[in-house]
Amino acid sequence: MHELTRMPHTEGEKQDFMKDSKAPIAALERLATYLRYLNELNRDGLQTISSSDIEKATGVHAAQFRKDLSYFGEFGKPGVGYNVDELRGRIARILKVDNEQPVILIGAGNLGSALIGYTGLPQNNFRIVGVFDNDHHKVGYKLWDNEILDIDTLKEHNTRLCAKIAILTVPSMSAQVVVDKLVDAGIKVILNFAPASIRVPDNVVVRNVCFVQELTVLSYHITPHANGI
Amino acid sequence: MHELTRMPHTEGEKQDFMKDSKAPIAALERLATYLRYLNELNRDGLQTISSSDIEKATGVHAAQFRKDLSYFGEFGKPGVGYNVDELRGRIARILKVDNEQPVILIGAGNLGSALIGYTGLPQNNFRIVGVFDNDHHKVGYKLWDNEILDIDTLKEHNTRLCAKIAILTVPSMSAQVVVDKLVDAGIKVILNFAPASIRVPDNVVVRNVCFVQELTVLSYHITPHANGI
DNA sequence: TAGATTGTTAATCGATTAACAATC
DNA sequence: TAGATTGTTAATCGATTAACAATC
Repeated sequence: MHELTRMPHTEGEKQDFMKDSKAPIAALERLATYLRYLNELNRDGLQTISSSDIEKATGVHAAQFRKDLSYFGEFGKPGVGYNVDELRGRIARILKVDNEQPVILIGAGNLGSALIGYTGLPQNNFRIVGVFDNDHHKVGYKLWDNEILDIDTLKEHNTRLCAKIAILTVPSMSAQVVVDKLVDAGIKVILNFAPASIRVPDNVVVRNVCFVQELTVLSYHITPHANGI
Repeated sequence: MHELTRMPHTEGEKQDFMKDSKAPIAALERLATYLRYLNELNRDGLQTISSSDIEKATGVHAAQFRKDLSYFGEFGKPGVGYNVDELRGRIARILKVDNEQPVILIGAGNLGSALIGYTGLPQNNFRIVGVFDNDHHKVGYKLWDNEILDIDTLKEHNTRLCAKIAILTVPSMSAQVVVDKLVDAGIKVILNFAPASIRVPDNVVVRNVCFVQELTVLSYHITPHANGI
């Protein structure tokens, strides 16, 4: 039962070309942060970068950066630093975003529609290759460029689409039913926007995004009588 | 410079009615989880609940649950458990979601529009009281029930609205400019959907939601040759 | 060579889990 | 009273930071 963002839901998969000794989830999140920064940086044509440059740019401690990389091998030259292009490429490869990843989206509501139209996804090698819904009133219509397909044709379609990643933007009530269908169709990881705990087999990974929870944690941080507008 | 979801960006505020001894952010996230469960539970008219019941329902270790509560006082009766209503009320009060919280949203694009229409917000005491944009083509139009207002009238409007919470759904490029205006208008906490690092004063708290980062971490977890569709 | 910066080991810090006396 | 369950202290675990030998 892999669950909740911060829970230790790592798998034990091995990669021949890397050490991959149980990097913590927090390290992976930071790798994604480094990658985003390196992608921005690329335009400037900078050649090398040091761990303390990374610290300045991202706020992550230089030692932390080097430690995070160390889970996956050696990346830099002592006394010199890291080659920007190489580093970017290798981090992308570790995170498997070096090639385009097919993604399916389930739930063609407001949020689903917004995500389909979000340009940040294709810009980062995530391509939405299929949109599904269980509402027969929606099936057949187009959302942006995607025809909305019947959720019950998911397994069939995915033999062709080969998506391993699913984005789930259905109401909480239907979440578990849909998840079971996703798993059955060969989906390996799920980004869940429904504020519901969903159960999946051990070889499937879930990350939950919950707007209300984010706002609630923020709400806590409002100072008691901060009325000085 | 309070930043990034997992960084220690807690303030040192004190509450007269509670201990408030530096609860970790992770504990606050779990409190929000408990609250969600307790809200669901309420309908069943259950009177008391034990920490091990919580463990069964949420997956959070019973000792962890008790520890999380202990940051804020005593909540249960030894040998008996916790009164559901009381527990719900007190957690809601700690997280300041016991009363309706006014929220403003900046950026009336696809995502902003989806969030405005999301029923989960009002259901959890977050009320969107103002929608702003810097695109003059959008200003004046209505989004759901909200007239889109000019971002430059934000400070003026917020003397009336008194929102402390802002949701930021503008493009990355404009994020920092808008954030400065938010801070100037008295906003204390920001839920940032732009994939950009934003700088705020020490008394303002930011949480970042980044879809691409979530997908990237998931992408990592795809097993190398998991082709068994 | 001298200066810089890596990768890694050790030290520190913080968070989670276990254990148990207190108490309903 | 006996059984159950709390709140808290102590033990464990894991992650972050510091330090430094290796090396470019």
